[in-house]
Amino acid sequence: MATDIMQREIEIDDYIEDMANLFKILGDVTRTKILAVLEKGELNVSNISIMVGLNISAVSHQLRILRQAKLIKPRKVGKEVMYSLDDDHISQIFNCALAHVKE
Amino acid sequence: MATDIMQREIEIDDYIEDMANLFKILGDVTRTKILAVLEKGELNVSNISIMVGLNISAVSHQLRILRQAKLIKPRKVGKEVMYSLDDDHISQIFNCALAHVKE
DNA sequence: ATAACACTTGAATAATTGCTCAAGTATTCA
DNA sequence: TGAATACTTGAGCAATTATTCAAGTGTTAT
Repeated sequence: MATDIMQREIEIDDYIEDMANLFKILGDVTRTKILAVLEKGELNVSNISIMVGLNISAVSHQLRILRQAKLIKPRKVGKEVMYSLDDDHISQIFNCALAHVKE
Repeated sequence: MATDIMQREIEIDDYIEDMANLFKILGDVTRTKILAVLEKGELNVSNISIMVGLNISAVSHQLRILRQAKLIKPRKVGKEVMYSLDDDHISQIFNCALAHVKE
């Protein structure tokens, strides 16, 4: 229906800045790698570091950004910090993006 | 186990960089605004400029980036250049992102 | 031909950002 | 308590990037 389309346009206008901010966070290879890896399961920082091929400090900095964006959530287990996805939309967004880049 | 972790890395590595690049392009307010207005229909550069509130030069620079990413396509009509979306996935990605930022 | 219009392009600049290094906190274990 | 492990944080640096300005191209009208 036409009203649905109009409603959606208004919503996009309202949230355009938030959307751009989300994309900006996703628009870094390190962060995208981290999310892709966490999509498959919870991981501690050391293992994330191994997976993305960067030292723990660099990874920790990026984890903070992802945490603040509410895309991942930490869980303390002893000395370790286990990270996992905090948002179900990430998988969907990844699928859409994948469909585009794969063509 | 460590071997499982390594196996995952190989899987995601194929498209992760392209995906991050796409997100990087979407991760700018000016470019996101341009795409949002083009989603509603074809527009020339002057009107895009008015819609996003930036001078024509700045907009033209961003249009080039979107063009190179194959997200928009130009159509010459006399002196004007009409731009429109060149990718159906954009709307889908916008919807996914919208769902996230609305919460 | 010349002027006006609609862009595009290149250079310069200011701001942002991702990484490294060094130092810090927190938890476990000897 | 002290050492070791796991991670966080802040400062600094190099690289990237968005915008502006000035000059350029191409098209239309006079």
